[in-house]
Amino acid sequence: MLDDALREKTAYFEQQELSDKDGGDMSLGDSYLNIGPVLADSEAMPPPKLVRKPSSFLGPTPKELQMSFGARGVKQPSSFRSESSKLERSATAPGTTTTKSFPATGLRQRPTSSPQAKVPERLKRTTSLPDMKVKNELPFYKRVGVIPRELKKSNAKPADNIKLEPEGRQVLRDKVVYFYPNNDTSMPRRMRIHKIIQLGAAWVRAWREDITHIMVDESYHTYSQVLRHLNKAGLPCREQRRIFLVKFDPYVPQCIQFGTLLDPSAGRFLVKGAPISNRTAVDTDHASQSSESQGSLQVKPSLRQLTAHDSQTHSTPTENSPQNVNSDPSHPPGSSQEIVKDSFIGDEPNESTDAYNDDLSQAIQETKAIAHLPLDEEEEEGPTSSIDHDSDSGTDDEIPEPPSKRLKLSTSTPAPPKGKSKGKGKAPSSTFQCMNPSGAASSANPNSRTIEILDQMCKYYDQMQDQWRTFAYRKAISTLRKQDTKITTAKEAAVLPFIGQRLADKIEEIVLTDRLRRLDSTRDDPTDQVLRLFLGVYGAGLAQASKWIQAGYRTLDDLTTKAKLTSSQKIGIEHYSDFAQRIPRTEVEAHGTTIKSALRTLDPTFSATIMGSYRRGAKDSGDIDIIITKPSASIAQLHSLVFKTLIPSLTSSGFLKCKLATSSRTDDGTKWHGVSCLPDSTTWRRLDLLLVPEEEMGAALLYFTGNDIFNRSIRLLASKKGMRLNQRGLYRDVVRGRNREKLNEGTLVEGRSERKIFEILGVPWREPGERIC
DNA sequence: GGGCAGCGCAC
DNA sequence: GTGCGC
DNA sequence: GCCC
Repeated sequence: MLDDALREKTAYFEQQELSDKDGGDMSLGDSYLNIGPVLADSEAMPPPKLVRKPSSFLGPTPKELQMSFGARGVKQPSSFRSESSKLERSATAPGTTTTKSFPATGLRQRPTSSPQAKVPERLKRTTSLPDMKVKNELPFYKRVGVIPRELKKSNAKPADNIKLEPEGRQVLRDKVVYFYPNNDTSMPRRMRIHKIIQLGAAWVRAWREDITHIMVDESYHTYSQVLRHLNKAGLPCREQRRIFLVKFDPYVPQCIQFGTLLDPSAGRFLVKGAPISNRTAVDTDHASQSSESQGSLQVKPSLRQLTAHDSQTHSTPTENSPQNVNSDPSHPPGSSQEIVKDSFIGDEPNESTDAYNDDLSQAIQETKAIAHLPLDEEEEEGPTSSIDHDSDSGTDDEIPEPPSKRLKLSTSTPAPPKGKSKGKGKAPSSTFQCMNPSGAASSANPNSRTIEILDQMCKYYDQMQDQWRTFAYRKAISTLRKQDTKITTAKEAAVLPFIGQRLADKIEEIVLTDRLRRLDSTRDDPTDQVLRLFLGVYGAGLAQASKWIQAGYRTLDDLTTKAKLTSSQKIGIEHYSDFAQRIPRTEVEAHGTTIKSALRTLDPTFSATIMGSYRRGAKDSGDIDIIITKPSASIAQLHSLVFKTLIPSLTSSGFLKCKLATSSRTDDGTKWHGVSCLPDSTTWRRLDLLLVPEEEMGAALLYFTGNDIFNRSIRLLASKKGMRLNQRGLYRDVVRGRNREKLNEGTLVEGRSERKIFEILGVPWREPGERIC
């Protein structure tokens, strides 16, 4: 930020005895999917074939829609559902009534882009019933093989009641599998053994001639190791029978994924050092000789994914920006402003800080308990936030903060976030080792793969605007990040906080198969894709998107030409791709500078502060939030200047493009939501201006700094203490009715100082960069 | 089965 | 009052 | 999704 602004603000804070820091927004929904491919797909989407009953769609409320989301899956006790879940899934999206017609009519089709995909696949599979045979005769794995121990403890008894997959999904039916190493002492391997049994195979302990597959469970095992172990010179390969040596992963996971027995001789399944098969290594299911008819479906491994697109943030060079009135455009994320304020804060006697340390820790516990905040002083692993690109809902990638700085030293945490951005790679840890002084010990999180996949689920639900599930996943992921051992079983997972049975099952599935079918299934679902496409339109939510689908619209063009749109939605569609892109930090800054410059010429005593993820040090943001304030100014004054002068001025200059929602009332209108665009750019950005009177600055800073998880938890804490916290202040003596509706406003306790709000709530101070939960 | 924060604007 | 975004 |  600019020196001037800085000075101004510093003075302001000092004058007002504010000890706050700037904050950021909590952009909840600023990360939408990458729409590139979606758009493409949508173009290719076939005309609506949904059989719909017009009368039936009475317009479920979002709540109902979400409930329907919830309904799916609840009834899926098995951790291994696939096709069926798919059906349910697609059913959820738009009006529930239409859903049934989907599978029944068989009208659902893939986009023409993948003609080879056979439609009937899932339909077919859904018809397969859980195998009843088991009851009548000894299951194959007991007849032929050895029964592994149960998954519970290390010395559990034999698992004589393994629930097999429905026959139709037993892709390893009648196979005889030998593992290398071939015991069930290690839990992961025991799970794999269970898995192949569920898939219809048997596990044998000793070598025998009818073995069909040898599976190694680690990719570092080599062909020669296995031969040595078997004491053989080569794998037997008679005319009719051949023993296949494969890596369990990815062989079995992929067989599951494609619902068929894949060719084990395909290169990707081969064990290191194994001779390349002379047969063509096609990855189809030709190898399947099994009696069942699964061979029919050969699904093409079309792993197209929505996420592929990758918004390449085309950043607009800062230099180009008009302003520059300000001096240091290049200040580090930490922002000098913060530093200054920190020093101000630092003046507080340490004792006071220490004094409330006990209370703080108390509060931490409490807050944690209530809100699952990773308030852990010790090792909240920083920001880990970036499991992979694209942050989750709204929380933009934050630049982490060394864990070393604990809240306790509320004194002054040096300017935090280093401008260093974490690579978008998958292994988040690598980037942040610096944060773990412990060095070597701090290797990658053992659960990183699990987290990665759960995070994808989380993003999916975010796109679906299923806020509660998104919330739950984020909490669970947070928990998982704290584990220093790998969670491999559902049982293990279920005891952890915020991980229930259903997530635990998913975790086990991930560990076992390295994927979540639930995720795979949804990716290719055309209805899901359209739904997500529409949900990406600014101003459209679940209800609207579902109505559009219900009306038969499938592309953005459909909406433009046929649908009745609100003004926001029109803009949202026109600039769909703009709004879907992340805004590079430098550009956020440029927008902020433009505002500040204009403001300064109008009245130098006004100040503008960029909030949101920017304030938390994020390398890019979903939108731009700016708080405008002025010492001793009333809302009316703020409103007058901003709405009558600033906005018209910036609009005529071409910087502001349009408004989406603005306060109407002249007296206490406090917000302007619209769109801005730098002069040399064509990418429109979401810009929010917030007018805040000084007496509410603390609460506003807190609120708009986020992140959202942090906000929710601290609000929850407030309400638990009989108080109420919103962006205007902290109130006490709030009386609520039986339905929690508040019966009175309560009494204002504090609004001016962010820090005091923390204190009153008994929450240890956290710098903006530390409010990443 | 309800809560998971609570608010203001557009329609 | 509902839908939506913050 | 989880928790109470």
